[in-house]
Amino acid sequence: MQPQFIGIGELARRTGVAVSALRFYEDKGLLNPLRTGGNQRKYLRGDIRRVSFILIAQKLGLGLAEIEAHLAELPLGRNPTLSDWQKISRAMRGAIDEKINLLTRTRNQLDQCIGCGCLSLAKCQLYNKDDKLGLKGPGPRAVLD
Amino acid sequence: MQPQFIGIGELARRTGVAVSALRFYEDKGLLNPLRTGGNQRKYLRGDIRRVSFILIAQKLGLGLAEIEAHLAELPLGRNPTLSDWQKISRAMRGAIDEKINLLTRTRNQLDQCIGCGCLSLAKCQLYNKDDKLGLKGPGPRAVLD
DNA sequence: GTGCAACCTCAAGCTAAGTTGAGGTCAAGC
DNA sequence: GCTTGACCTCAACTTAGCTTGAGGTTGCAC
Repeated sequence: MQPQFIGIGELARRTGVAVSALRFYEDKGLLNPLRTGGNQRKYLRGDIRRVSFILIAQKLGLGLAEIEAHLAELPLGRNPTLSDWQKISRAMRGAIDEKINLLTRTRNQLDQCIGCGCLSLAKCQLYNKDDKLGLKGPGPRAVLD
Repeated sequence: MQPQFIGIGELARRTGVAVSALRFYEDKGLLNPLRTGGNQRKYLRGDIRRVSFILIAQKLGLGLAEIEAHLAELPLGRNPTLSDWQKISRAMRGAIDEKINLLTRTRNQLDQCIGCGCLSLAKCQLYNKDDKLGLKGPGPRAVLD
């Protein structure tokens, strides 16, 4: 049972991610395909799952750098097992929970603001430190840091 | 009781937003200060609230263009009243609710994935169309469109 | 009347996450 | 052995949301 490699085109088709994006991910250290004698990328079938993880994590608002940090925890020598993936997925569940909590808190505060109509920097809870929404995700610099 | 104008520096101090950012918002049509004879910007005190709104809406993941659309609903002639602001805030509450719902759905799906360890494009619900997380907010192009 | 901070404009730069294009190579079928 | 499509690299462009810098003006205090 050989490794079963796939080319970049097939990985793109299987994941729905553009070829250019796959190369970009490699640049960023998220993927590490082997090369053939003719310098063409050869991916392991497990890389499909890796790309899947990238997509999910992005949907949760993680930047590629953070995602890379998560992926770096996968074993280097052997293929990641089911339980490796589960560990990492559970970490993400924590991230979602946190995000939901922050949004819920913000909603409550907004409700208060709607009540008093304030939207005032002096009084409004929405501006107080403790609620820095972790919504930044990918994208430009911080706003309320 | 005159209008009580403030300069860009004071608006920056009062809102915590950089002077350069305030000028940038003006470029984008989010602010419309008057000018003195010497061409310096003069803001109405109500603009503090306007900037506050921008900050909150950004935290909720809205892009400047969307925010501008909301702000455009404020009355042009008169100063916005408390109820103007309430109307607009309530719209935002809807946006938060939606975001929380999407995250909650995603969490449930992730739970299933953790259960089966799949993370597989073929089987995983996380890839199905209906869950496109509206998390994009400000930032680069879409991922799973 | 001069000095200084705060203001002005306009152009260029930055980051994230990619895409697009030019110009060239590889591999497989006929 | 040649054509075709998939692949390669590298540089430049894109959008959002700003910041930084150069070079010049305003306005207030002394």
